[in-house]
Order: sequence, then C-alpha cells, then structure tokens
Amino acid sequence: MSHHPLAQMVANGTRLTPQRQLIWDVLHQSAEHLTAEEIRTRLAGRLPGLNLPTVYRTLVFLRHAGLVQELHLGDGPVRYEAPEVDERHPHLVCRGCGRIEHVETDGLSVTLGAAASARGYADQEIEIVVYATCAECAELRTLAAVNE
Amino acid sequence: MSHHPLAQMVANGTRLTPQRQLIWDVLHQSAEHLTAEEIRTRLAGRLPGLNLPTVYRTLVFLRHAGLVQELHLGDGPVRYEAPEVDERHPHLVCRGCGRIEHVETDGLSVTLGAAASARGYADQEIEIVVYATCAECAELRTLAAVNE
DNA sequence: ATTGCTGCAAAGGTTTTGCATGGCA
DNA sequence: TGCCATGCAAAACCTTTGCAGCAAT
Repeated sequence: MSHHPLAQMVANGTRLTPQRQLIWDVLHQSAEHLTAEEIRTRLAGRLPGLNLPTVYRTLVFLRHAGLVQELHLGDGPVRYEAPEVDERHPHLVCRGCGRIEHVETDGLSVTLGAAASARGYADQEIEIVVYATCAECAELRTLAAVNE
Repeated sequence: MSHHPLAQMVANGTRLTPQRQLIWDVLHQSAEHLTAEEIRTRLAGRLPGLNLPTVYRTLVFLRHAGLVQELHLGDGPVRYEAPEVDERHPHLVCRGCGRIEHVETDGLSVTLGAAASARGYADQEIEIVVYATCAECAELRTLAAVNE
C-alpha cells in the first residue's frame, strides 16, 4: 500500500485500510452515484466480508477528509460521489426512471456561496437537485394514459 | 367547512377532511419547515387521534395538489413547507444548530430550469440546499477547541 | 351501497450503535 | 501494550402498507 492517492490525505493516527482504499477507488472510478449497498455489492469480490456498517463508517471518514460528497436525491437511500476535482455540479433526477444526470451551471454556486457568506456562514457545501420527468418517461406516461 | 382555502383545490371525488384542512393550515401558517412528527404534535390539541400514517398520506395528497413542497435537508426526517406563493427559495442549513434560513437568489431557478428543459425534462421541481456553519456555531466551536 | 379517508398495527428499508475481535504501531 | 478499525448483531429511526371501521355522498 505504498502510494495510494489516499495516502497523503490520512492524518497521523489514522490508518489506510484496504476498506478505505477500495471504497474510495470504487467511488472515484465510477461515474455514478452509489448507495452504501451498491458499494458493498461492487466490492463483494475483493472484500467478501465487507458489511454495511463499515461502508457507512468509511463514508463518514472520507467525507470528513473532504474526498466524498453526500447526495440526498429525494426518497430512497443517500448516494455518494467522489468528484474528480472540487467541481461539484447540480443533479437532475428523473422521477420516472430515476436516472441521474449532471448539469453544468457555472457561477450558480458562486452566487449561493456569496449569499451564505454574507450571512456569516462558513464551510459551505452546496447541494442542488432538480426533480423532473425525462422525455422518455413523459412519452411512456402519455401512451399509458391513451390506453386507459 | 364552507370556504376553506383548500376547498377550490380538491377535485371531484376527493374530500376536504379536517385532517387535510388542519395539516395544511399548520404548514401554511408556520414559517418553519416541519417534519411529519412535528405536524402531528402541533395538532395534538385539535386532532387527538391523528397519527403519522395519516400525516404522511395527507402530505402526499397536498403535494399532489401542488400545495406542499418536500424538503430533503440532509440527514434526518424529510421536512415539508407550504410556500405562500409559488416563490420557492434555496435553504441554508447550519450543520451545528440545524437552523434553517431562506436565501433569495432570483434567476437561479430560471437558469437551472432552462438547463433541464434543454435536455427534454418536464415538470421541474428544484431543491437547493446550502449546508454550512453559522457564525454563532463557528464561534462556539472555536471556544471549545481553545478549552481542550 | 359505494367510495374515500382515517386509525391502528405491523412491516419495510436505511442507518446507527455496542461490543468483541483483529491488525498494526 | 495500546489504539484504531473491522465485523457481527442488534437497535433505532423514519416511512409505508394492510386492513377494518367510519363518514359522506
């Protein structure tokens, strides 16, 4: 475990365990936004004993280190993401099929951050979600209505 | 129950029950963002038998009617809000004390909505949350660190 | 009589906590 | 030896579902 990207991030007294490395790897390599259960499933081959409490505790650890972001995308379990840079983007979630897309809206976070700063708030973390119905799901719904 | 504000909203075949009226009243009159449990507590005097499943079902009903908005503000239970007009605003949540403030950022929703429309998404509902530490909590934390 | 809503009880799913074990300094 | 992290079991928590009874048309 010589030069894992995480190595430089862990403070003295904390350990760079296989669980922490691999959970970060999975999140970092995946373009998706995974739930704790999905993370465990993806690592079942490499860490057969891995269980959900460990996944959750590791995610807290990684969030504390600033490496992982929590996403509250409506109902259902929380999802986790490890953005490449600190380039965090709004999410667009389809109410029908649940697909998740990224939206690019430069300047938006800046505006929000400034508003929060003006009120004396520090360490801001912005979460923007748009719930909507994608074109495909809208069409399916229309067809279903016709068949009634 | 002659002219409750809700009366004009309910479609034929649905009923305007005391539970629905009062839950809407509580949300509409409160400037806060209440959880299902808080709603039940506030109505304990007027509807002693009211229970959580009914609150949740009523909230689904009111959301369907477009009168109530769901808020996913980080961990903890979902909160509900009945904005006066359709003037929905970003929320600023303190990680320390949990206080919730509104932020005014005109044009922001428009930008996001346009981005979603451009991708063929309809019926958009935007949820913007800024997690941060308020000045008061930041100070408390600093004092605590000094005392260590 | 039929339909819709409520209350109660129970289940469901996600996340957290307690505790003993194990690994690494 | 001491401490940190894991695994397992159990609990806690929020939310949904099933079903019987009631209310209103």
